[in-house]
Amino acid sequence: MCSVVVIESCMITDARVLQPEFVPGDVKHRTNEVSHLSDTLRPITEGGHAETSLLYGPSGAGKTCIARYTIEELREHVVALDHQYVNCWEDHTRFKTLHRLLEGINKAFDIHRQSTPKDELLARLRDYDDAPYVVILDEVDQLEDKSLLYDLYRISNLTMVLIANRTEDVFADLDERLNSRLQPCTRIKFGRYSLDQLVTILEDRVRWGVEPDAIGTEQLELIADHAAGDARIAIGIFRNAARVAQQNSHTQITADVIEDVVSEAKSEIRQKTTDKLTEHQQALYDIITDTGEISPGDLYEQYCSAVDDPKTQRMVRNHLSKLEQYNLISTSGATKARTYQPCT
DNA sequence: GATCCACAGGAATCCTCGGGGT
DNA sequence: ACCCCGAGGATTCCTGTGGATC
Repeated sequence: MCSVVVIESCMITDARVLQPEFVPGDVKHRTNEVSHLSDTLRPITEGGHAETSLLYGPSGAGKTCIARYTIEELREHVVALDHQYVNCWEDHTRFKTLHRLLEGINKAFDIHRQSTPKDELLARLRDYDDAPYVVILDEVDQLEDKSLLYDLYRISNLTMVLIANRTEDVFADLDERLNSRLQPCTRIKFGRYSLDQLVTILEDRVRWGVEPDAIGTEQLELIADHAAGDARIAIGIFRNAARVAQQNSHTQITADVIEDVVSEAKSEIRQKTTDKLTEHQQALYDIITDTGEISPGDLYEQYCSAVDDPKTQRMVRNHLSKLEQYNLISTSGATKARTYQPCT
């Protein structure tokens, strides 16, 4: 019954393991970071209050994964512990973030955007004291109204785990009182993974996700090399390579297949970001990537002819600063000498 | 060095949308 | 059916900045 063809077409044994959001049962190379974060959160297990922690570092360095992993671990020690993950890019307004946080404790069922008074959401969160509540605020620098952090900070049984690429992005536009509260928080730095570290991370995914001999160390090193320290890219390349190999009924993931999917995998990850852009942000991004480098004046001119209903220059500047925050574009020079370039 | 000018970004205000109350 | 309200996007107005020009 199980012919050779069937076996070959089943190279991938568990596709979930190949997804970027998969949280492994055991983490590699981040034991210091994990224990630092667990130490910070430990008071919760003793009925106390844990201080805010901030995980920062480049994308694909394992921040989100470690935060989720550590909280899962913590849950094994605390019988009653609520937790919630919020991506502040997707839920960037005060309302949406609060709503998501209430969802995490099943208190959001009857909330409607208009009818619910302004502070009702926060009040509900404040009133909740059933169990310690740990919340991960990912991409916290994208939060529009940072004063929400102050409000959350003052809720005694709520513990924040903040995640951002750079600490400056978090603290830059905080007011004095928030700064003095959050500055002393526990900061845990995440560096890029080394090539060897990426290989062992991939080895785990190989073990759990594909047939044992589907890929060799040499090929994993090739993937790691292309990923340049970014685990998300490494896993993306691996996933695409496994998929292509399986589609072509190959028993192994070869170097050729890997080379073929590298750019596709990288643009897939970028695509995930650009998918979140509005029509106007997208138009601006396209112009900047097409030209390679462009002055503000030329950019606005091209933008106006590219879209049907161009927004004002002021609005375009808002969009551009968003694109910069998203690491899609970069700027150089000041005032008249300014130019916009795509990020590499 | 004075002046000009393109530009950035803060603040106030306007506009629109969607849902609830009467 | 109508009005009202709040949120968030968009616009307008404005000030500050730094390169360019003479």
